[in-house]
Amino acid sequence: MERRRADCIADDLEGLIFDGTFADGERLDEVQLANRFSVSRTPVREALQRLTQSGLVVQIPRRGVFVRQPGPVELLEMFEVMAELEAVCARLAASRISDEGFNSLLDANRRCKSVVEAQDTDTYYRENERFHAILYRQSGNAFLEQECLRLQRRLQPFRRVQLRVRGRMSQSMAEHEAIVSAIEDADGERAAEAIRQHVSVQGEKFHHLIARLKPAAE
Amino acid sequence: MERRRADCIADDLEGLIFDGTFADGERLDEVQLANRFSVSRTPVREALQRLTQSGLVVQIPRRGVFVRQPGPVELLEMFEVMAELEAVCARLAASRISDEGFNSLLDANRRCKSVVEAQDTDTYYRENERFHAILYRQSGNAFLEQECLRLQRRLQPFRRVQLRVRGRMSQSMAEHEAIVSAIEDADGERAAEAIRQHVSVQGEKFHHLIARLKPAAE
DNA sequence: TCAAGCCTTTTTGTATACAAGAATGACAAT
DNA sequence: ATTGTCATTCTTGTATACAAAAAGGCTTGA
Repeated sequence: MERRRADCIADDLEGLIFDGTFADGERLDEVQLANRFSVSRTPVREALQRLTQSGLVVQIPRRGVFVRQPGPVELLEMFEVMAELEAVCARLAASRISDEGFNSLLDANRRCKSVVEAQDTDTYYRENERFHAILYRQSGNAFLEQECLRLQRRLQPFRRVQLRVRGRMSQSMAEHEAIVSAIEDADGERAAEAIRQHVSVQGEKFHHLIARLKPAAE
Repeated sequence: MERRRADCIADDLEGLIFDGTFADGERLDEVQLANRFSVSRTPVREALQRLTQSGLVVQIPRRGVFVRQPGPVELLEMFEVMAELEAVCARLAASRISDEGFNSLLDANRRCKSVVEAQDTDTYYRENERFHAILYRQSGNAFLEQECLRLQRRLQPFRRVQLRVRGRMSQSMAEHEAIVSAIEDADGERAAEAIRQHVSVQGEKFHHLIARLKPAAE
């Protein structure tokens, strides 16, 4: 499956918004972007439409598109939905998971463990993502899996930041163990509650998230 | 907020796909559509991109866009996700709903009831939709509300068909009562289970849905 | 008869040109 | 000084033109 320019531009723009090159509320000028990427306005407009659909920018007809970073409230809401979606995955997976599926889950968890010891947050993030992706898959619902991946992708930059908190990685691992154990026992409710705790932003995590958010808000 | 041509075309195309004017797997020709709507290819392409994002069509680079009607499996998966999302709404609403919110829920339910007696499926569908929308709102999570509305919209044509089944409207009303009662008692788990039963496609509902689907599949 | 390669046609993707609405700034009136 | 209006400029939305890739059909060779 080949990629068109518009696709690449959409990805690049996504990155530029995530890393703060374009601040919240900023207008994305079509001709400027066209020059920056050395293309005409057409593929730029297509890329902007994509970002509109994924919620990174908001489009006001005949005004332009503006970067829309989620505020603290919206972010908490998104994390709450992510937690609940993953809880559903865990509950379904607890009864639907196959033996191979459970083995791959164990494997992914082992890889996380080995990374924790190396204190490598970036690699841990990737392996953690894999662990969760397997859970989505094992829900046995491909549509649910897609929705989870979509939201996971959207929350990616914020989750990354959270891992930087001291001791978070080992805590995260402990939570993984609880999830795996519940699924091994085919205890859907316990698995759901475990992953809900793992993903949701409460207590200390709440403060850390808001604190990290502040710089972007100013 | 004004609308551009591309927006109208997207809406029209959505309708044309829902009502079966464009069959599953059919290629949507850009120039044909441009002629049909008396516009150039540009707004047509924008509209098609929108439909791609909402999942009604699939776009294969340098090949074109093709209508993609969900098959039985995907449909069941979508209904399962809808049921779980609404269950989350109900559970959250049970503890977060305000007095005014609960009153509006009661009001929406009363309106449904009066329509059932008139045996008007179309109006019932609209009022039922309102009832559910209030529940989404009362989850206290605006992001969750949006996600629910999005999926509700996507499943709309299939839900409509289900209501046509004899006796379904009164059964639906009984389920509403159970939901309202659980929320009144602030019993989140009971409310979640009640709405899960209400939305999910099982037993008789499963057969009816598949049966209605057949004609479109051939 | 079938397959491979080439050429034509069709269709998508991108660039450019044009139209229409919105923002900006100057000027006049109160 | 402030506000309202008009004109200019800029930006978005749409149309058209062009490029490149894919589809379809033809010929040619076995």
